[in-house]
Amino acid sequence: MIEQESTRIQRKNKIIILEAALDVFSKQGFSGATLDQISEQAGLSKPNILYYFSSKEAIHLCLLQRLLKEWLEPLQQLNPKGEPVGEIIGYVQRKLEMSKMYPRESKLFAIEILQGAKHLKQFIQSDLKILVDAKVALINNWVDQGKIAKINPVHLIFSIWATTQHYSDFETQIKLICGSKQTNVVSDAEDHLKQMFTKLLAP
Amino acid sequence: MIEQESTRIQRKNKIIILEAALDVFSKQGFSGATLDQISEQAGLSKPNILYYFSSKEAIHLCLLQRLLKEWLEPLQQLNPKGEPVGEIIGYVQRKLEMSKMYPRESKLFAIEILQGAKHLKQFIQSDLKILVDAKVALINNWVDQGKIAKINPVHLIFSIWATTQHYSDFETQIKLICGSKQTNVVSDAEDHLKQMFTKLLAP
DNA sequence: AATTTCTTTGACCACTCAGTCAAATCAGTA
DNA sequence: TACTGATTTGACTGAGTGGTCAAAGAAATT
Repeated sequence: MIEQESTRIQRKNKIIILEAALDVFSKQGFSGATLDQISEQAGLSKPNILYYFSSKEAIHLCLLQRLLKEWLEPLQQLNPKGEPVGEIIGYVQRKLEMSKMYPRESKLFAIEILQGAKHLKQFIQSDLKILVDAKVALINNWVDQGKIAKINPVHLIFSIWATTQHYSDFETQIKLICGSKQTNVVSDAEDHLKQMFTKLLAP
Repeated sequence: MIEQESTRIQRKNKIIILEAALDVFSKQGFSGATLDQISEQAGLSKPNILYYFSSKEAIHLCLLQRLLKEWLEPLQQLNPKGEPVGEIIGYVQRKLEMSKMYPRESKLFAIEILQGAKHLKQFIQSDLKILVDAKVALINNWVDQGKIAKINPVHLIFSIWATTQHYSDFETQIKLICGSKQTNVVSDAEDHLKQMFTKLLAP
């Protein structure tokens, strides 16, 4: 038999546990979540969960770890050879798409940063910072070449993060304020952000 | 002696406790915070804290309660008789100012919304929603009169909330990414946001 | 079918933490 | 100074929670 990291059952159950934990952690935060809640959500007994993960914190770390790759991707796709305004608008759309598709992941990340980024500090000041620095240089090039308006690239990126993630992180507030009258909050958001960043970047 | 709600000592200690609790809650969240941490931070014994507040939750609720008034104010000041673009830029500046001055309050609010707004649901769908609806109508008037560009007022407000609060809520991330090179993050942020919203609103 | 390895669980433990309480201490007043 | 009410605290309780463990049960392997 070929040696394999884990069995079929292990793979299946680890996924089930992580899925359940994501649900619970993104709603309750790390301290607010309990293993009992996760085990109920997962449909597995508590000791069984601790058979697959060594501790509550290990589950949390595993979730954050998985998040990191996906977190960098949309910005990485910013293409130096593309048309500048279109590239940045594309980035906005990808980020907004992620907010729609992965609101729980976004919340998990937000809670972690809000509470001091204990586990993500390392990632932010290495991987993320390097990526941001590179893209800031790229955007500055575009500015120097007069292809986009003179803007502050870092703060442009912050604004994109803020406005797009807002739709997942503050979902509760948005739903309460938009109420039932507006059904197409998401497409309106997309139009609004596209308009805002297009105007900002127009040379 | 004229009857008074509370004695000098009571007033003093309630303030001390709320101050300490704000510190702890904004860093750890509600579940992450302990009465022991709060009592240490306040320099008062745990039973003494429970002499002034009936429970941990009571402290938390009291903090949120205090927050609400201040939270509405910047938007309330949006003046129908003022110059439209200037009024909205003024609002952006007031919100940014609040992020600088009261980052702990902003974080407290953010954590509460992120985790489902259990205690703020009522406030959001009554007071806040009413205020937003009124200001949306005002901004729509400005649009109809051609005084500002055709934009979606609700999403404009969301963008203002998102971008300004980002500087307090995601402070940790911003500091790690900006590193030590840039000292004037705040004034750069102000310039950037002013530029962004001015361009967006120009008729 | 027998054996070995992987998986699951009930019962349990140690510890943390919100909240209680009776007794001590302090501040103000007569 | 003695009295009264407000304030403070050490010692405690009980519920909840992360984590352990030995033994039972299921899968895979021979």
